[in-house]
Amino acid sequence: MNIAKVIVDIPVSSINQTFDYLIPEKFQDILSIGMRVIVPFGPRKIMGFVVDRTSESAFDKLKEISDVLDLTPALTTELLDLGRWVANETVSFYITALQAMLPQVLKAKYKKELVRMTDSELPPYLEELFSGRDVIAYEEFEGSVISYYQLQKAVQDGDISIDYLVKSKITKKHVTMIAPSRDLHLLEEALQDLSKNAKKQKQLLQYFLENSEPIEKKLLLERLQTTNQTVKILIDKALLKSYQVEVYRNPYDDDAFQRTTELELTDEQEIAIKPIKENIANNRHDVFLLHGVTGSGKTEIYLQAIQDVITKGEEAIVLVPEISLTPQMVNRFKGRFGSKVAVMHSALSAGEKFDEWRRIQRKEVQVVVGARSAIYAPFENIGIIIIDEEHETTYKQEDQPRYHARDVAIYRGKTHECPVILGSATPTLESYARAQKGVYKLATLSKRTNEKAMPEVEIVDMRDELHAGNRTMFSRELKDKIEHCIQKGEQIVLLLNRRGYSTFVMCRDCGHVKECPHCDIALTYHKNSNQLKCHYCSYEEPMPMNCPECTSDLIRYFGTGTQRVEEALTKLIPEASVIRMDVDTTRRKGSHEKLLNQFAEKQADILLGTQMIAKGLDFGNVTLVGVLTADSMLHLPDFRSSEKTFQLLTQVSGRAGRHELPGEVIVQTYTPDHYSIELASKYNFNDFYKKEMTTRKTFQYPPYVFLALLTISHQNKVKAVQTAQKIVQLLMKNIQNDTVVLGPTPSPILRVKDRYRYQCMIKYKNEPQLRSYINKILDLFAEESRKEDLLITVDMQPYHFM
DNA sequence: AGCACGCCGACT
DNA sequence: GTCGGCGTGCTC
Repeated sequence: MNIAKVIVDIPVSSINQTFDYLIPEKFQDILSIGMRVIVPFGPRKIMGFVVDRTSESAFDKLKEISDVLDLTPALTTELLDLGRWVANETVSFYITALQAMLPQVLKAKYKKELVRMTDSELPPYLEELFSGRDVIAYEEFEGSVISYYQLQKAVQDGDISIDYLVKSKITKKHVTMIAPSRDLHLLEEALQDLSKNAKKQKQLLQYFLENSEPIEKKLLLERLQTTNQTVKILIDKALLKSYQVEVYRNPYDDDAFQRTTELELTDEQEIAIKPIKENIANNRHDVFLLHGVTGSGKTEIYLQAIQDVITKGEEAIVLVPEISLTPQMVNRFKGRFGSKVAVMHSALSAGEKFDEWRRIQRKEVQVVVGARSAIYAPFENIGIIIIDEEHETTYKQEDQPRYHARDVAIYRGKTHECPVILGSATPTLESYARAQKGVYKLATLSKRTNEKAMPEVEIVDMRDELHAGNRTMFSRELKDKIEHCIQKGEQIVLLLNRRGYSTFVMCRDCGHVKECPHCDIALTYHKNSNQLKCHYCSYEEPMPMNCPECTSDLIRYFGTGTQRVEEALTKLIPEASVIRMDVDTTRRKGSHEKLLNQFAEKQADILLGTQMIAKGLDFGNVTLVGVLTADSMLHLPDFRSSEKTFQLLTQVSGRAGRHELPGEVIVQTYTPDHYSIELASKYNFNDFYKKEMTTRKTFQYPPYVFLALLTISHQNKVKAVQTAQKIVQLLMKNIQNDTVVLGPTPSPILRVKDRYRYQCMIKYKNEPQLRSYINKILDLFAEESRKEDLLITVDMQPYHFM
């Protein structure tokens, strides 16, 4: 078994295979499957994953593995298999699927260096470049006047060599510890000998005589109100010693969470949890769809099921949409399970993520609560997987590998023979349909645990407002209610469903709209920087003073961004204090929590924000929720737009009147008769489901069919269309007769980053060979893709069609 | 991906 | 003769 099969860190179709390497004698005993290694690849060195060990290879001249990067495998064999499945399922490269499972810091960084190999005189230009050093960064050469040809010659002569390095990004955090370095009686002697002036030294020695345990230096200095200087004197006297220990960056202070105990379950909850507990007890795998209205106590079910799993000595994965949005969620898990919980989400620094990952890998925790990628937590005895807010689209990764965490969860649930729980107040039609068919087990929680009714929802027809001469974006109704609320000292949440709208810039004279020069999309105005930005590429330009077309100075920004709404709101109701939450005000780390805390401490009357405020917030003093434009995403080119509208309205309505005070919801819309708005206002999921299912059936959309989306992009529009056409024809030849291939159609935003995009949609019911057809097509166009910069991307079960 | 190799054409 | 610019093929 002296040969390793390695998957190499290059995401290209021609390299999407294993490469064989000899295992040098010194690594024979330590190298195991799942470890990261450095291997020579052509002239360079790159990182790879060992996926197998064998004793034979079809190749005769094998190179040796240069180095091993891990002491314990970064990936378990289960995760290696899972990666293969994900890669196949999503039509991605194996290496891409594997990389997605690991924290960023485990990815390799590559560096080139020039090394001087001779002591004899080099040509003067090279002497100048090295200027006395033996090794320099390759970039220094690139920035110099020396030609590549000149370098090449020096390399050929053996005077200089180019070194290819693989650098690890891992950084471990260390703290300095201070401890007594001698017997305590020696410290006591020293204490006697100290001069009277040495008060601080005395204090320090006394401290260690009372507490002989090592202590973190920072803490010691703080506690004794002294400085590094004093400590250093005692270290120099060899009475104390200092040393470094590695610590985990724990982003959460486990002691700060108030411990909770199990709550008594309602009858409904008891009925729901029973089959889940049976699953756990019998090592069975079922998928449960937990359909429970907001406040019906889904989380308590999760917690008690997890408790069973922990008691059994197994582990739990809990996915939540984007955890930084719900600190309350972290509180609940940390409150129940304390330091047994690791938290994984995007707001953590790379180092913090790595440390949390290692705590999981070393089995120092039994529960992980995290966003999408936490589904790859390196546990080995998973006893339950929970996906909260199952309908959230953030569970679908939007770059490769384009996996859906729900699918991965179910696959892992099968391998670990454990239950998977999908929880939501507004399940996706896909999941609910499966529950109806009995593929998933349905559990319904129809009552709130506090027996409170859901808040009353009132729909306001904005057309009537317009006819009555109200041209603001606040109906008279909403204005009155807001004022009333403020008078009573209660709080308000206002949701601006901004998607589809943004603050674009238009000339009032000639109607010219500023667009991105690289994309077919209007630029967005950002007030704080006074810049115009493109949301698709990173293009930016200052806000012009005059129209570039007609030079008129009547160029203004339009649209209903949160900034505009805030301005209008404070003009309309001057006494209102507003906290605005959107991408601009929450970009900085921790600013999200800060704003929410301010609102919780009643520093403002109104919380105004986009989608991000619809989820999981729980403020007792909020009695009014206003949705400013309920229909803004109803008209997007997306077959899920009704479903998304229904989900959003239901979620946001649940933010009002969560505790003692009763709540109210006002929904402003131009299409009050639309079923998703009407049925959301009545919390009628079942009718919405039925209605929406008929639409999906008529137009043949999921869950009646599966979808695959191929996007073809090229700088040349004609080239993109023609290739798309060819691909459609090729697909048509291979598919079964109830499969439909649509297109090519221009992507909703035709041009992005100077590339034209055409797409082709496949709707299929049963097409077991589809992935292999697609792969064949990709192979067929592989040459062209490389030579002519043609790009074909595949998205199985897409969520975004842009 | 990214590197070497080879062919070509420009410039000295 | 010297040098840079692509197109092409290959990586265990």
